[in-house]
Amino acid sequence: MPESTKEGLRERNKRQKFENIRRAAQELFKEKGFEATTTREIAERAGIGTGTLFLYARDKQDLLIMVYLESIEKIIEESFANLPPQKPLLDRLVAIFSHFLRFYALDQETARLYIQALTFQKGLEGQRLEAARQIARFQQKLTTYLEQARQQGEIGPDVDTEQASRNLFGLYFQALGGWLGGLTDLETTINHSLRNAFALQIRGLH
Amino acid sequence: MPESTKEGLRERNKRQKFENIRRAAQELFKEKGFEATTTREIAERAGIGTGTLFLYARDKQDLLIMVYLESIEKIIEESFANLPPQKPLLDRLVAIFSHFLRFYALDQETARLYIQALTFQKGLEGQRLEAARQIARFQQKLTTYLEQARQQGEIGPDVDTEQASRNLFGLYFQALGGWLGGLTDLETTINHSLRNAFALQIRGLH
DNA sequence: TGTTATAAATGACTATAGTCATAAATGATT
DNA sequence: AATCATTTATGACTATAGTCATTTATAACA
Repeated sequence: MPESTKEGLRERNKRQKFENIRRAAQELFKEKGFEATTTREIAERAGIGTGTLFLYARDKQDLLIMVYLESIEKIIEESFANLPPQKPLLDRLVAIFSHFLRFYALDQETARLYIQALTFQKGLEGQRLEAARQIARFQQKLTTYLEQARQQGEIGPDVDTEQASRNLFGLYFQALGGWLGGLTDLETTINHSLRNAFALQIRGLH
Repeated sequence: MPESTKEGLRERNKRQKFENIRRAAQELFKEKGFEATTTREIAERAGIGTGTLFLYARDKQDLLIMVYLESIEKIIEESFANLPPQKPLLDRLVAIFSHFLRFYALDQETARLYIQALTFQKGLEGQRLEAARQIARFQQKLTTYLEQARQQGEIGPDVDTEQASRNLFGLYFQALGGWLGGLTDLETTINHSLRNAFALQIRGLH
């Protein structure tokens, strides 16, 4: 009957279990790596049965996405902070995206598996849906940022900033892929793969 | 001693087995789909033991790449043929890449798994290496094509055509991902996702 | 409070990819 | 032809992700 405790015990329990699972997964992935960790270990550390785990995560990859969601949220915030307004747009765009690369570099191998878990997947359910929304929010922020840059005359008045945001993200993803595949080191990825791609997008082909 | 029969029986046998495996995999993936097909079935149809299969393919995904290699090779050839020279560069670029999308559309679900098998992978061994080389060849062809376009004055004289080729491929891949994820239908992908992305790359942001 | 309905938890079970010690086939050498 | 060395083939085996019929906990209601 009371408003505050509506759906109390079950909801509370579910939230707690979810957080236990998330923490257990996070710890174990850090300790042993994603592939060496079994779903049983995660269930055990979370204090639940093996079957229960899959009520909270669709599959093992979903657990990885669950773990990354929080960190990525922070990176998104940070990536738009402290940008040098006096520097050219190109530098600022590279700076924005380099936050992600530097974060992924803390554990490149797990990052690879995380990106794999996100891309070219069948459905958008569970944690994958959350992650997709997160990316959409980032792209929205980037669009807004480009809009500002347009006010400064750095971008042409008839440019579709939403499309520009998408293009930049696509080019970033390509650079990311090259780096995760081991083709380039981190600094080369940022200062060449990413920068040259962005530079050409800004410049155009004409 | 004779030159022609050097490394005869073993090499011949290996080639034959490889081709048996490739055909068996191709047939079964078509008949039942990739996921529903077990590696045992493939081995059985190829007339070899289960362990032998993995001497020829690193893993199940490798078998899928093996199957696609041939078809993709054809698409690469076709994609540069019969391009309308009088139409704008944008149209011709869209035409080139649309060949791949239309080919993948013959079996979208398997195509998704194929692209997944190619991207963000650990090592570049076995069939994956072949596929990577194939993509590199395509990008080389695209670079050459852009070089021609530059002769026609459609591309600025100081544009790095190799970088342009990379960028276009990155943008194509993004459109491909959106389509494989079920976000857009085929025609929208070609005429909007891909076209708008390319248009903005050509135009630039200034 | 006792009864019923619904939601959540469980772990034995299934399915299958990939490994590996052993065996067979081929080639080289005498 | 006989022996040895190297390459290739094999299928029993292992490991683990995800399912599902059954049980347990919570909520709703009389």
